[in-house]
Amino acid sequence: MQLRRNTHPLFDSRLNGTHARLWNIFHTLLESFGRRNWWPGETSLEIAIGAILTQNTSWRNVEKAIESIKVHDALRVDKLYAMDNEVLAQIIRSSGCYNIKANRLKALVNVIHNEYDDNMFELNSIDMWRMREILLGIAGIGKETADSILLYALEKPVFVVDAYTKRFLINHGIYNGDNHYDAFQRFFMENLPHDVYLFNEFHALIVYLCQSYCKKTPLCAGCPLKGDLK
DNA sequence: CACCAGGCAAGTA
DNA sequence: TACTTGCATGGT
Repeated sequence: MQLRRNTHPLFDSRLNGTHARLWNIFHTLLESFGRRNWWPGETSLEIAIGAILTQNTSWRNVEKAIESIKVHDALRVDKLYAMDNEVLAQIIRSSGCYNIKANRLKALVNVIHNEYDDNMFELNSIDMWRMREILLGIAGIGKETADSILLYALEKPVFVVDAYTKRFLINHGIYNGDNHYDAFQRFFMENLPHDVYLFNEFHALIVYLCQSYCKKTPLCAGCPLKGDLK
């Protein structure tokens, strides 16, 4: 779908200023950086695995681990289910914290195998907030990982919050509410249309912005948002 | 050499 | 409730 600036049917100029401000920031980022094409990964299972492996870990190290899983022909629920945790840990070694992450991958795979017929995308048919509770019930899946799986693997319209998102909002003086995950998430979801593409692209653009410009100082040289900020 | 990276869970006060 | 710590590789 297209999200044109101020002419899209989901944009409602009668809504509050925060809505318009976020909408304009999104378009400034999109026009500055272009589409990010998230999430890299060919299947919902690969995306979910990446979401767990990238916990506190650079994506470059995760790519190596996923490639290693592919080399072992193990990017399948049945193969992972049958694999010993110690073997899996060595395969994903490059992603760091590999013993913990092997257990976390197995915890996810066990649920898919035992309750969803080895079919990861089967979870797409479940109600979003109920699915979120199921994911949060799996050991090693917290809010950010659960929401990343919901949005990028299962194509559900939930906003993903991470350390970049908080830094972005606070550094630019956009948000001054509670410093809790759910509060940041509500800030986006109460002020934007619930759209999978919009939430996908917006989160990816925030990550790109922070990795490129918004590191330590509030307004870094080259930040494309200066014109949209107070 | 230190510090960080697309977190989470368990422990402490 | 609000911090702190372990997990651990690989890049800067």
